[in-house]
Amino acid sequence: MELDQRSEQILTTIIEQYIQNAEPVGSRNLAKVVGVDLSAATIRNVMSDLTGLGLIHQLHTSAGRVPTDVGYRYYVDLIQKNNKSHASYSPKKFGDTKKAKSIEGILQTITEELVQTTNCTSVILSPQAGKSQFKKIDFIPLGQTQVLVVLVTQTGMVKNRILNLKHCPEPETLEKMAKLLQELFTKMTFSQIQEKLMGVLSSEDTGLTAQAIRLGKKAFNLDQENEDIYLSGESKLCSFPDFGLQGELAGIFQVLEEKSLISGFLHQATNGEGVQVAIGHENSVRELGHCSILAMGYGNAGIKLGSIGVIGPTRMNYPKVIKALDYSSQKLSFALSQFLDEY
Amino acid sequence: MELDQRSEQILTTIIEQYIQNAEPVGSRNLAKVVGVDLSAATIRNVMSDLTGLGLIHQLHTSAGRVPTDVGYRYYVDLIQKNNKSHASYSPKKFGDTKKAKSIEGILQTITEELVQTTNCTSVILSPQAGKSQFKKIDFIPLGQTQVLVVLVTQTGMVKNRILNLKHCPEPETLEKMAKLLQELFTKMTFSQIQEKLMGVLSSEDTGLTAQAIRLGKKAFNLDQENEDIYLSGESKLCSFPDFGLQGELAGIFQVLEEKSLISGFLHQATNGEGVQVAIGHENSVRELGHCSILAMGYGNAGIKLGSIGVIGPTRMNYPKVIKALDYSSQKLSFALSQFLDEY
DNA sequence: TTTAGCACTCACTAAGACAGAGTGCTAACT
DNA sequence: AGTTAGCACTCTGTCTTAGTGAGTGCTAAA
Repeated sequence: MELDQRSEQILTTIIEQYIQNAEPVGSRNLAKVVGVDLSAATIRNVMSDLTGLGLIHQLHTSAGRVPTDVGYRYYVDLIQKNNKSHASYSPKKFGDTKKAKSIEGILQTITEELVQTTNCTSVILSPQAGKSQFKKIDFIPLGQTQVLVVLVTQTGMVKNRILNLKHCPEPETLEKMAKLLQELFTKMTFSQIQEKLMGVLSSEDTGLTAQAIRLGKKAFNLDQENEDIYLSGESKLCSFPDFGLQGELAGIFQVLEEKSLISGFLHQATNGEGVQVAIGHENSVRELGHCSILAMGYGNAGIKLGSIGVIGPTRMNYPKVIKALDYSSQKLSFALSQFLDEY
Repeated sequence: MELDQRSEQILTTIIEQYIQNAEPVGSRNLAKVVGVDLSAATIRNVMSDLTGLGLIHQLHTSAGRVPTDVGYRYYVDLIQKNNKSHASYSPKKFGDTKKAKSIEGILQTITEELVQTTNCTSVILSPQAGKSQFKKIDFIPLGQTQVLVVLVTQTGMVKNRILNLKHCPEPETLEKMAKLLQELFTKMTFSQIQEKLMGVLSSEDTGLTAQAIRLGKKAFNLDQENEDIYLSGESKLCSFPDFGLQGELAGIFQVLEEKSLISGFLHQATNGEGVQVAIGHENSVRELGHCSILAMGYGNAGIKLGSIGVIGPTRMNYPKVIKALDYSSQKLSFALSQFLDEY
């Protein structure tokens, strides 16, 4: 859909006014806004056209116009088209990200910052183990039948899991096996490792290598199920008048608790280019019909590790949020790479 | 404060009616409730007394009565007095808690269950490392200047932290140091270990023991700051009509995000006996003026590890919640001990 | 001590009137 | 042909008024 420049300007002005005041905007008020030098009557004509195109609609005959999801979509596409001159922030701007002691700390700081600047709830898909590179494995015997597996990624994430075995090998054997797996898989991603391990048939061979591979199969089997999705700034969602009615908020929170429902979008954002946006009913979940989710991947140059996003009412300040997300994503990527460099 | 039996019955009936219907209860309706065989007029007299005592109050001259925080307090104390015949659940009732793979899994399952039965938000202070017993330490060298410390507690919790050193000792040295610390501290709680380590002066001695102790000081220094408090079922809070007005919900969520504000209460519950209750403005935080928090400690016979609680509107079903908490706490304690036994 | 009766208070609701904002249409203007 | 001014119309929100119902407190009788 293509609009002439004037219609486009009026549409964006309507949207921006509505975002600001949360009230339907009428032709007369619109005429008063600086930058719109047309009479109310002319504006009415244009508005009528826009309504016909489904970009805005009115609640009652004598009410002002409100943007539809389609309208927002047009608006956001416009922003992103004009925004192509992608701003790359110089590391200096990020301040001292060095202090961070852990990945979790970095994630938390950055999401809190994002919440603060966007005034929305923020969400993060934390670095996906599957996508990150293997750095180190270690086995710690805990008893007769249990071994603690410690996996470290190149990005400094540590994963623990306890394995139940029929019989726990000797410490020396464990150490040898760890070394073996280490040499075999260094710098590969966990997904690659899993694939490779799947390929090897499980023999009954009792040789050290065979034994190591059998153990490796268990150890590297990261459960995809419970993905690490964290929310922060939930309180922000409560402040918007947009979700006033009858437990709509409750529905939204239910969806957010059931994290699997937004995980799809976050994964898509991880792999996609730039900021991904889902507006209102574009969301696959009905409960989020009045929400928009924006997310953007982060990670080192080549490998995208996860994504960071923002959830708020459809009536949110898109330009601001998109900028903030872009910034946060770059900052996060930088902080992670710096964290990595220290190794 | 002591009430005669009739006043007490009327008070509890008022409270129970109010909890059920969320509407002020008047004398006439109260007279109709089964179990109250008095005329409305008599009830009015009693209500007048109760109002005088500050146990109930009325919003307007011609409105029914609503319990005050003091009234709820009386009610809850009564419940807990009658409840002294503390129910101990037989392990069989808990079903198969064996399947759980991790402590986190156990916590999550049980809190979700608690959310479901109480219809409130639930909160958990996860097993406090400081209070649990040390089982195993291991050092994994990550590079020239970094060592990953892995700490395992008797309860099966695993803690990781990365230490930055001027120079990372040789793997063999690290192993020896781990063995040394292991022997020194096995079965002590982390708090005890920290205390003990504090007592030892840091000498410049380059002997293995001295070196191990220096490393130990860093390794065992669990940061108390970021305590592990997890919420679940936040959506439940959104459904109550009790927090209708102007961002009260937002305030509550802000408090819950700033977990430190409820941590005090949870610690108190950890150490206290039975279910601890904070009603309405008894809470130290103003934002929770219309909320009640209930919590109860859990842990092995001797050692209390943490606490599990429930947050909801002041107008909540106390008897039900108290029972549910008692049950959940016992179930959790059992599941944890079982998890531990497997070692 | 309990109860019935009565007068009074006050919130909530419905109905009507009115103001305000907004629209669409038509005719005049550039 | 595009733009603007004017006008009639629609509809919501608010204000007022009146009426209803629930609830109370007080008094007097049982």
